[in-house]
Amino acid sequence: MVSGNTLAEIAALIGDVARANILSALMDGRALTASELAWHSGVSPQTTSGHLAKLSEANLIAMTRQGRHRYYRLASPEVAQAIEALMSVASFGPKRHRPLGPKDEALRNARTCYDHLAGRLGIAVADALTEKNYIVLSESAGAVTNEGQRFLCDLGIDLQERRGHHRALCRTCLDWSERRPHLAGRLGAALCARMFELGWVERIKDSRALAVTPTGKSGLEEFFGITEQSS
Amino acid sequence: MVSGNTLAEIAALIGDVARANILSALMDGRALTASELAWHSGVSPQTTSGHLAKLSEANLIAMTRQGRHRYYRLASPEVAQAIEALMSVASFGPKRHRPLGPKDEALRNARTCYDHLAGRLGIAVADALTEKNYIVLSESAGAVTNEGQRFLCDLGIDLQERRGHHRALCRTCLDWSERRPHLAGRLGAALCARMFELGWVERIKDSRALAVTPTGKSGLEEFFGITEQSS
DNA sequence: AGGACGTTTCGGCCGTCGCCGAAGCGTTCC
DNA sequence: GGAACGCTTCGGCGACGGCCGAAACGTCCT
Repeated sequence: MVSGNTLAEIAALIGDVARANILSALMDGRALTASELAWHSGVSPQTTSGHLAKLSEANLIAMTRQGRHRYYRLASPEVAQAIEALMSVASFGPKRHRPLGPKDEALRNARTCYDHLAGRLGIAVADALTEKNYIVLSESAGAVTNEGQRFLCDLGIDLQERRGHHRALCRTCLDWSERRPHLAGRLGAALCARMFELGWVERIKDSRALAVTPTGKSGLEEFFGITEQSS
Repeated sequence: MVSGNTLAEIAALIGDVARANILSALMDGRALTASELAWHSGVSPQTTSGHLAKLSEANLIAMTRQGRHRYYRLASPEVAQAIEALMSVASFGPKRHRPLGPKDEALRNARTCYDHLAGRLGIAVADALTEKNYIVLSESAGAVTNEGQRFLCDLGIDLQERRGHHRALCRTCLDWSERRPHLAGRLGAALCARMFELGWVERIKDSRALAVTPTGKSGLEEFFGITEQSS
């Protein structure tokens, strides 16, 4: 046992169906209790507990106690990024697509990816900001323009760096369903958080999928010029 | 059962020590024969063959026959990115560092990451280009300036898009040893390739590590203002 | 043709790990 | 205090999958 965490060890942790389900469930950035995760994982609470212990041990997830509950969340944006990258690879392949039900359709339409927007909505937002010259996505990268700063400020978005945590302002993240980059980084997180605050989007029960509210619809049209991105 | 299935499958493939060794060996972007990979993987040729079949089946690697040899390579930059992201997560952790030998030190100094430069050299190049305003890395993203275009042209670097393959011009990639972004994308690949052409860097035997040649030393100083980045 | 070499296929062994039932520990509520 | 609840630990079962030896297939060389 020379090295602490090796590539194979980390990948093996993600490479179990139950644990992959757990991590997928945590990909929306929220913290969930052990029981909720047991539900998502598809195995018994005892087994889930074992999985959670292993994931914690390897620092893929972090835990905070709260009364008799234990809340688990992804340990860092890096973990989310690795999982997203794997999902991206996973959805390649010449495999036949499984028939996609309404749930899948909702996911493709709009969802959270760790702490930012993804799916068609995420893409539309990135496109709109680019279109209006608020951000410049030089290929898969991004910077916020001065007009962009103002616009975001008008929207009530604060891009101040959080304590210590050096986190990129504007990253892009390859969308596994759309195969195009959407906005991540502090900007992506702030946009997503603000849309929740404004009541533009709501979580769909038991899912990473999002629903755009009527308020959201008009807001997206007014501020972003996004009319309709649903299927 | 949403996307968890395939996520777990892919991760499980990477999550075996022998296969992880194979993929790591291929991370330098070259194509290797089955026997060479057997050597890297640490298991017998028969077993390696089985692993290679599984990796091919899942489209993580691709194969081309050449005489009685079969050359395997990573199937796509996306695969490389996913592995790099996993490595990044893997090297986190509060675990004690293993004592790093001279080989490890060489890797940290300069190496290839799929098809571009990484390690201290990769970081130094990214820093130098930023310093001289040839590229703008707005946080973790990047664009090439007009002066940059000229500079790269002078160096003999052609950034024309390859056939069909939409690939980002200037991506960044988190360096697992330095914890800072280095240049990836077409730009990173072109820079790396050109340095090989010019004889600035050479591969160290049986390793992803690179050695900077005397020519390279003066070239790096003249064109990039990089004096010494070795330990 | 024969032999060396690179690679794959087959068969069987064995360890690892995921799984659940039962039980234990800590917290909350009545 | 006692009961319900949330979560974890323990023990034992079962199976999936990685491993190698032996052998087959294809290619190249002389």
